[in-house]
Amino acid sequence: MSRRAASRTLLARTARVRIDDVAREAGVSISTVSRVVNGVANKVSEETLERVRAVIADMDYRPARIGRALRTAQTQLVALLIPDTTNTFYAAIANSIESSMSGTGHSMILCNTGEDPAKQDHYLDEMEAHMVRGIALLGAVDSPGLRKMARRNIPIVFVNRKPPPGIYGPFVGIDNRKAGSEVALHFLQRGFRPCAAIHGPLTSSASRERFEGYRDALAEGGQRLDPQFVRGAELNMQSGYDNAETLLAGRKKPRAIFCGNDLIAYGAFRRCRELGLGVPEDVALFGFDDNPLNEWIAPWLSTVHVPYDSFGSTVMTELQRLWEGKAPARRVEQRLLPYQIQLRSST
Amino acid sequence: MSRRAASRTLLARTARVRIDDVAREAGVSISTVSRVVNGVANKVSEETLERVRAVIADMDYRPARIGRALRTAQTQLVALLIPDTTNTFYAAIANSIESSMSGTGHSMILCNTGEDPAKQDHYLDEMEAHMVRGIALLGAVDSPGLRKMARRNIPIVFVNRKPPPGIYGPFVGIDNRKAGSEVALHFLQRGFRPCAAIHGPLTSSASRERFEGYRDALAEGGQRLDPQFVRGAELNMQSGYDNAETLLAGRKKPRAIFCGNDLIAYGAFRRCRELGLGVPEDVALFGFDDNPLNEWIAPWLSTVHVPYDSFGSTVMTELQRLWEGKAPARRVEQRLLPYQIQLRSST
DNA sequence: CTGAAAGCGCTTACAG
DNA sequence: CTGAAAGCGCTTACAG
Repeated sequence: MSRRAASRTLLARTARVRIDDVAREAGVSISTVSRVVNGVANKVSEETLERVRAVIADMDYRPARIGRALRTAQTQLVALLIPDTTNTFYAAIANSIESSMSGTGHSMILCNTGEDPAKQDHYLDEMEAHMVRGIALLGAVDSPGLRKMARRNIPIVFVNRKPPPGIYGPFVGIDNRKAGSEVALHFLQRGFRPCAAIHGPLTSSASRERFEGYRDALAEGGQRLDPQFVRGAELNMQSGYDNAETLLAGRKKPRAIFCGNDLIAYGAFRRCRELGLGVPEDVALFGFDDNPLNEWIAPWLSTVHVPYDSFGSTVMTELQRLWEGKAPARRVEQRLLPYQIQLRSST
Repeated sequence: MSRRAASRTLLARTARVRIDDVAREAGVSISTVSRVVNGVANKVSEETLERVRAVIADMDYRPARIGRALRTAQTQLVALLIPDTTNTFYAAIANSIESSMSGTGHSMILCNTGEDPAKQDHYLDEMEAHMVRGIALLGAVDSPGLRKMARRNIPIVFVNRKPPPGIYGPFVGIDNRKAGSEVALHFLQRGFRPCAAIHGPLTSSASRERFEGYRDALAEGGQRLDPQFVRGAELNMQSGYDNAETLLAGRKKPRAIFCGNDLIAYGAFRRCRELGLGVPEDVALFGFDDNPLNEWIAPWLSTVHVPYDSFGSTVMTELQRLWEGKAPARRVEQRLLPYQIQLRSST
């Protein structure tokens, strides 16, 4: 037993076991240990293989990824930038990505951008410094750092929201425009009039396309949106509440409201209740995303179900493609996942 | 201009700028560049300092953390293990920790344990391989790997749930026992009888202490809990629903139900509604955590407000203490944060 | 089949 | 004030 190994037995808290500890203990070179660890086993004799494996198990050796990373210029880290962890819909996407990732030996660094370009840039810088192998950018906002990043070698997959104009990379999400139009068709079919919209920030492709699809389909169905019935909100409940308040303050009230996401719909719902307006008798509400909590906490909300659970595997597939150099350089390749119109009692 | 620098101008996608690129460009050694980067500036002349800084800015150099980490045996990574990201309460804690952390130059690796000891162990192993500087363990479960980890050098802070018996480390959370007893006092004061409980897994210190505090205070107030009115649930809505179903199936129904967390209360609430039972007229419900969504989505739920927003700074303080070697080795040092009893219409 | 050696991107005593 | 050199924990051509 080496001195190091001996001291491990004595000390309460032990130093990290390194590759040369294993090598010494097994009586081989570190090259051989490395080969065993990395499964280049056909280059190692059966006998040696077993002995080294035994020592590895015995000493509970776990190769420091950092050493390998430095040598191979390749970490096993993937960053997920997310606008708001407390939005359960985003959290569910994060969940899905994390579980797809852990299966491939990667670990996820989580960064909260809060929809703030400066924070997004800060984290993009940080992630570059950490030499992450790839970035999943959920809810990208336009920023100088993002444009700079596009010129570097770090693969980025855009999730739920397309890259800003002039930036290229695979996109994983749904056909928001089409989904928006289906909400309009539903309203038309029900004969709701006049219709209104509380949409999300139009700088977000998801919010913009949802709204445009809705607006255009409504117009095609013979109902042009009254500008006073169109409001832009942030993607949270407070903003939904505030904008519903304005929308419902006048004498002429909308009969149905398209909401940019479920959180906005929750806020609008609350305001309706406060005003004594029945949903859907007086005002119909339609959400977007199908927040996983809906089933329990808003089982009344008609919404567009975005398949958050299947985002993870698609994001990983796209990252793999980028790593293998298979993705086209200057295109936004779209991986559109199927959504579902979820009709419940709010319409 | 060096060849490398020249080629950077030409290529669309550029290789990483390294310390020796900067050194060459600035006409100094890499030692000097390192000193400038690390602010050992009093050892560098004003003139050199400025020149190097200019080159760094110009080349947009960001030191690879991995190089520094290998040399100093110190990464800037902290792992957060979390039972369930889609529980908004946990997500809010993650949020708080992440934002406290990013201020100190650390990045957070997020791992989903799903309350599964095997997954927890898998991630503990991974995090050791990543040489994380510390671990925040939200909702620890007992596991062989956790016990092994306790013998190593990686600082662990236990969040919301205390370490299993025999494992030591700082704990950040609330006084769950006291909070549980306050729920009982409230029920007693309202004259609710008989009282019931749907508690979380008793292997979790938080769940256990909440329940025991409630049970004991109830007994002290002259009301011993009827065993048939005590049910153990998982910390989610489905389980809350299922257990409420059982609890409310018999002829003799509880007048008030203590729920191990808000999710359980949501599930119980739904079952009450389905049975046509009024809350609180027929059944009173009390939750735990005060999920950030409550204000919007369950404004009726009386609950214990756990100050999730202030977890982050306390967790970071404890990690700092561990890094500075100030924490006692074999004690569970408790950092108890103030909670608040949030009375709303469900009681 | 195996080992000695170079090198990944940094930091930091040491010498000047 | 500055630089040459060693070394952090690995991998991998190269030589034997």
